[in-house]
Amino acid sequence: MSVIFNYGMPGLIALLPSALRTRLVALAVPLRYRDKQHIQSRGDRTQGLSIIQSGAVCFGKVDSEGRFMTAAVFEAGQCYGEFTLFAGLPRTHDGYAEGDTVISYVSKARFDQLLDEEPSLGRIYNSLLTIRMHYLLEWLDDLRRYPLKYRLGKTLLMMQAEAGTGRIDITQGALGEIMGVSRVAVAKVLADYRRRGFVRVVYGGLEIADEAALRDWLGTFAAVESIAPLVPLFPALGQG
Amino acid sequence: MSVIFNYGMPGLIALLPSALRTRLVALAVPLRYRDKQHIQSRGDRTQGLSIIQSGAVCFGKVDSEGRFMTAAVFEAGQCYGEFTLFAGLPRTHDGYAEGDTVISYVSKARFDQLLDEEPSLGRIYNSLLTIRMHYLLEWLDDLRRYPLKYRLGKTLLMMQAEAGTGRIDITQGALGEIMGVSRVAVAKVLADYRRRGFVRVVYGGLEIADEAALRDWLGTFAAVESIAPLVPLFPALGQG
DNA sequence: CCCAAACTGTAAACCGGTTTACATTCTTAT
DNA sequence: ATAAGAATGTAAACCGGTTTACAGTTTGGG
Repeated sequence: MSVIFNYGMPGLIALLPSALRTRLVALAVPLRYRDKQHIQSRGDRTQGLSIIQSGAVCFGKVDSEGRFMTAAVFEAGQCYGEFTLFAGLPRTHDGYAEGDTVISYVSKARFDQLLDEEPSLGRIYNSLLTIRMHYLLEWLDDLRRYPLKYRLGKTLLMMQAEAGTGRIDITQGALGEIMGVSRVAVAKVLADYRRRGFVRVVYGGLEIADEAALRDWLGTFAAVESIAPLVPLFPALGQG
Repeated sequence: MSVIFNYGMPGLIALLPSALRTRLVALAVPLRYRDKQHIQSRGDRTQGLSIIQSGAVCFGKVDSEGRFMTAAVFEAGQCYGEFTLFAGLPRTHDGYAEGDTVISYVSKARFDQLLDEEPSLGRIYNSLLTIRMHYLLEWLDDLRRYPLKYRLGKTLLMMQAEAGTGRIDITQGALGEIMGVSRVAVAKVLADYRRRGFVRVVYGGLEIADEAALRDWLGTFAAVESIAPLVPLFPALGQG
């Protein structure tokens, strides 16, 4: 049930015109993290913008029983830290690297200065935040309305579109974490998909065996409009 | 399960310095709607900013069975239409007036011009969108983690804080719609609260009988930090 | 004043997820 | 080659919600 901020959703990198991107990155310090390395804690007071150059960052919180619950995964091209930049909040989530990860970090002071010099940066941020809000609301709506056997199929189609290849390398446990459900629930749905001939499950991943059939079947739950990458939904954001 | 964009969350009106507020409202056309009157449809192409002066607007979508599902309720002081302003999207939700409602409507052309003349407006919008995102994520987190008997209590406390008085005038059906659950589920929780002495249920509403006890009991589920109005959470946004 | 409409209370059957448990299969390191 | 670890498959008991149903209560309009 965590939001994956990717799958065709444009990130800051994609939205910035290249000149501005160059200036912004020039202000940044590169930070390197190894897989699973801790990046930030809920409550931290560091203020600044982080841009993910490679790898991914997993955000979440520890619940009262001490278990980590994923809220969102941000992949390369996405940025985070707006809460500290625009609302003066402390970090609201714990974050760790998902795979070896490189981050460009821009301090709040430097970011604010660039924001003064380049009003277009503010505009772009308005767009970015709006897009995220839209994406979040769509995803939330799916969550309310549709059962796992719809949401998982939709997610798999998006993953495949993102990956390009037919093979999706992810364990059922990780899938469960992303969808916010247990491994068992994922396995049940995949068993059903397997019987229907939609997927082939292999050790440590799966393949979409019949994409068209899966897409059709998902269509019986809901219009599958938004399974396509999201970019075409944002006509205002042609190039970046 | 719909988001109520209020309960101490600052809206555009609260964030704008008064001079800018005056300028913005001067650009607006007032629109009046009666209770339950239709305001917009998903897919509409009108672009502009709407500021709720009084009343409230309920947003949602019709699902495949034709039932309306509420996604969010915006109250006086809040604005909407950012998706059309910043991302060029058509309206993503149906909207209708909840109570007699007056809206200040600013066309995209006029808004864009003001945005050019007043860079601070863009900054304020960055803050506003950030706050909303934060609020949404918090709320989503509650939704994942905690059962209705926690969420409903928290919502009632917020409603009471907002209303000021002890009496909360809302039917159980409407409560269910807000919480995104059935009326029966609400009634079950309220029956339990009644037995525990937290609330008194009356026709068409309820009263918090023992706020301290309710708050304590909710504290056994989770730290109740965010039940207080949200404004103090945003130190960067002192005055507006 | 009374009836219709709106609202509340509660029960029963159901459903989609959870947790726990355990057997099985696949991979990798030694 | 094999043992250990990781991942999958599946079943059972459980739980928090849903839907449906119906009876009882309150309110407001004619």
